[in-house]
Amino acid sequence: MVKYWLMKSELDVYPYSQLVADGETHWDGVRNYQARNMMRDEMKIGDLILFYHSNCKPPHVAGIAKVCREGYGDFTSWDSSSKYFDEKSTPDNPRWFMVDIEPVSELENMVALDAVRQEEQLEDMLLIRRGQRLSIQPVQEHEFQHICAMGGIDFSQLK
DNA sequence: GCCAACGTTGGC
DNA sequence: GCCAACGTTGGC
Repeated sequence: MVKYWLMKSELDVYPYSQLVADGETHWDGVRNYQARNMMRDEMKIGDLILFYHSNCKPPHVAGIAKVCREGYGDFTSWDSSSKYFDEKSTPDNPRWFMVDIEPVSELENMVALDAVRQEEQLEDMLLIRRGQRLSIQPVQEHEFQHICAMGGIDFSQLK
């Protein structure tokens, strides 16, 4: 059963275009337990992702990605030269996890945060909930479909 | 640059 | 186990 997610990335740190250029990437550096648990336990190969650009004007969903490798230890956490280093994390007993993702399709039109707010069907999205800062969020199927439609993407072509 | 909302840390 | 202090996120 395919699940749906939203992942935030700062536009000037790792934009969707970079994911396209790279072909795939490992989602390292997440140091939040809720987000970790989703990557470790719930995100499965083939799950679809709304790739969201934060810290830009306007903040927006830029494209669709999918999980291409399931949760495994975030190797930056035991790399003492990494800014994500955590001495309590080891290869044998990783505290932090990541998944790999690959691009699926850029949105025809970006879907701005403000546009999401104006859609009655999207009013329950965590993204627009006050104070919600999680960098990885579960998304309902109908929400995912709705954003695809707004973005000019044919949802039925994605699978 | 500001600041609200959270999460984490650490003293007690 | 409480909670104050602090750090981070991220929209504005």
